[in-house]
Amino acid sequence: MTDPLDAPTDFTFTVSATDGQARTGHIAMPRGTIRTPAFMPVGTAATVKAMYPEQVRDLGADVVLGNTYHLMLRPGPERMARLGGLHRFMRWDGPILTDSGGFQVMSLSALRKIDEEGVTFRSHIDGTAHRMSPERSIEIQGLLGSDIQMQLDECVRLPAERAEIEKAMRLSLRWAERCRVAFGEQPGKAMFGIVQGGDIPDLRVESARALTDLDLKGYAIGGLAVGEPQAVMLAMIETVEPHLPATKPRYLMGVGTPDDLMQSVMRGIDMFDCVMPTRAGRHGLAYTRHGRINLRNARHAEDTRPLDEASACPAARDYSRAYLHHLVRSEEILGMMLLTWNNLAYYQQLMAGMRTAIAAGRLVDFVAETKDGWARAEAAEKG
RNA sequence: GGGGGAAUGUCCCGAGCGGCAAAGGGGGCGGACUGUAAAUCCGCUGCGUAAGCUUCGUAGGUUCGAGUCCUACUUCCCCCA
Repeated sequence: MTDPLDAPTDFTFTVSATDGQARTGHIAMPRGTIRTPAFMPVGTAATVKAMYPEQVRDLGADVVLGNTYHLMLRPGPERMARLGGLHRFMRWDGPILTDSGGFQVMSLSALRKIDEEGVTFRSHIDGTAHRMSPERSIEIQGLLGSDIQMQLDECVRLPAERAEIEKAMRLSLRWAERCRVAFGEQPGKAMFGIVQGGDIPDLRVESARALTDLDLKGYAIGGLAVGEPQAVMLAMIETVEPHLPATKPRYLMGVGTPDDLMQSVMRGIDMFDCVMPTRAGRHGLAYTRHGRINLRNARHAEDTRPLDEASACPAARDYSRAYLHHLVRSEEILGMMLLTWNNLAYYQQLMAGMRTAIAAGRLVDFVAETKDGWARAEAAEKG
């Protein structure tokens, strides 16, 4: 993509246009350029499930996410390093962002213990115990060859008591400092901090300010979309946004639905990752210009229309809903592949649309038009 | 010709000591999925809003009470001739 001779040697974020709180621009780094706002497909176990790497790239994804916890267990970071790193391993030469394992601190709660030093996980694969400190997390991400590394944090599922949220937020802050030291100076790469604080505004502000003082290359907002209503999530973004430096990328972790993405971009978010398009696709749900379409439903059994006749994605344009319905019902692998492909295509199309709209100063209109498209299709379906 | 076994909820398979509207599956119908342990999870699936009503091949019988026990019949399967 980028001519090696012209490739930047460092990590730079450039905002080229703003529209309200929203911004568009790009992150330039040696492995490639990430156009923002960006959606990063999730490739937990060194694969964006049911997709070829080339497909992911062709859809317009500039960066994918890999997962420290999963790759640490299998194939293992040292082996990955011997094999030449994650990029080569999975045949993805663009930037890779790795999650630190922080999310698993929450999602594997039955299998872990947390203390000041770090986290003790029990492998979901074979039950063996694994220790991960902030330093080890950064070390593993380095062995994987990650371009954007995340600090180890503690993510709390909501609703939760203030005391628990506060404790996790403070611990995450201390871990952020340790991760920063462990990461050191790595031109061309970045380590992001993660704002915590649950649904409590003053804790969010405290977290954002303290992280800003660490002068990191990017800032994530974590611990959202973990059980709270969308309105609460959006309120937290609005709370945090003014306290994050405008010159650094802002990454909303683990979000979200197409509407979440639009609402969050309008509030100043530059990067997202989410399992939604891939997982929902594997489970028979398509995200389209015409809204959500559950291909398992009987009403598609003889519907010869494609998901979206105007899409550039073959999965959306060339296959009938009747066929997709059949594949999903038959649990055929191709059904998962096509729906994942469609969903990722739609997500990337949505991001591209927002980038263009921001540059043109008409993001609000774009969002309204998009939602109108969903509503019209829904009305037609009922009428 | 002789002997043995089986028929279950109106899609299928299938459990079912005399108290059963009847376990489980599959299938079907719908829902969920947000830094991916999970190609996973959750509802509903005789009629009725309900009291209740009608179900276990058919017809009788025993019993307070029968899907369960007895008799006959029908159909299917297996073994021996």
